[in-house]
Amino acid sequence: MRRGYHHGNLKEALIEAALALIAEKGPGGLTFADAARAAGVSPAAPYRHFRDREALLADVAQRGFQVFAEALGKAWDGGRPEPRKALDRVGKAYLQFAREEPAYYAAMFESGLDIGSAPELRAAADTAFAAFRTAVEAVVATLPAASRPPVLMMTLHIWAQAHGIASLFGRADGARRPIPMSPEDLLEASVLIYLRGLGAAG
Amino acid sequence: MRRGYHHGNLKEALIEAALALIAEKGPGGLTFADAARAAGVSPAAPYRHFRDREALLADVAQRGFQVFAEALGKAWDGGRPEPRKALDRVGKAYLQFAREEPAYYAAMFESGLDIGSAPELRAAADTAFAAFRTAVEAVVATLPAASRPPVLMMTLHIWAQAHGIASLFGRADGARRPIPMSPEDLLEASVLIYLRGLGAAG
DNA sequence: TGTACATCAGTGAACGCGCGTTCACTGATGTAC
DNA sequence: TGTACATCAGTGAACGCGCGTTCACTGATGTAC
Repeated sequence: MRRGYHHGNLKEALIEAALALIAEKGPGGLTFADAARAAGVSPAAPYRHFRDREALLADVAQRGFQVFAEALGKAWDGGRPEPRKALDRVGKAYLQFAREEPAYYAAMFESGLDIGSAPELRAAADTAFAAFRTAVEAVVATLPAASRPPVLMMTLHIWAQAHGIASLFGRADGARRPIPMSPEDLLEASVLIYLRGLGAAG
Repeated sequence: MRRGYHHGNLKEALIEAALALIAEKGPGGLTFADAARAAGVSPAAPYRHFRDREALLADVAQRGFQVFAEALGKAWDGGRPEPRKALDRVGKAYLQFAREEPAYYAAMFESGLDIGSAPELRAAADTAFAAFRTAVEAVVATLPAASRPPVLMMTLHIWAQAHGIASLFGRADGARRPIPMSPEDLLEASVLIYLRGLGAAG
């Protein structure tokens, strides 16, 4: 990787290092010095790429939202074969992301980062939200016209449900509350009941 | 407060100080030295009462669960005048607690604390959960016999929904996502739809 | 009621450590001609 | 194609700081008699 005096790709390497450190010790455990050390570089080097620790964290979070949005979009797959089945996949993708990318997830949702501090960060978060909203919108269209809820409200409901389940029961660390079912099943059942409450058949 | 050489009530004072510090800087920002300073005491003094920073944090969390359980129980008020109305109050109490006691809430759910590390901590958490479960149980009993869900599942659903809404939209800090409705209304609508999905009238 | 003594709860000084940050510097890279 | 030079990206040493932790200590409190 390292090619001589210049690292060549230090910014990337620092983000990678930050991810590993967050996964290990939480967002609070991320230090500039640690990231530099993990990247095999002097403690002053990161300043060439990030203003401070928070800027590094924001970059990680932004990248997380991008990966997240992509995962949700891929799971949605244009709503095939039918919106409700695809929405289930989106829910599973949400939980999977929280479980398999705990560092991204923590940077995005649990780092205390002000989402509005950087425009690119906000844009990335908005894109992820939009992916979710697209899915919900298509599902709403399958509901009886009389009982269609506002798309925004339903999006927030399902997002909050997925986030709540992921936070409380879907993490790998000690903060997880043990329950006698999988987070995936829990979320799927919840969405099923919710949709029935909106007049969905089945 | 302070009476002479001995503080008189240092343990309490340290917990109070910890709450203020967590509210200000998050659970990660809590330091032993800071708490001692805020309590007006030498940096070595806390060691008489807590093994380390984590023990202090666990104490705060435990106390938080007690206050939380009490707030939920009070909101429930035996299910008067009818379970579903009382459940709405419980939901509101949940969100109110998260908003008005962010330090407790953070210590309980966002500090990375292993809930199973101390038996008293787990017991306190279980008591809070039981308060929630009691409410859900009574509401389930009002549902048509044919469509009664498992009480545990429904408890987890509503808890996760409340937690998700509180985490994403109900906090006072910069991490909050702005939405064009109150968290309370969002939660109430969600529970309403969910119950309708379970065959509830109305 | 008074006194001796054990125990308790806090002091304050000290230490090693790692972090954030700065600085003048230097090796590598790219570009103008 | 070669050379001079500007720019860039990293070095390494240094600093001040606050934290966690230990230690012998001491003032206050409680209790036995």
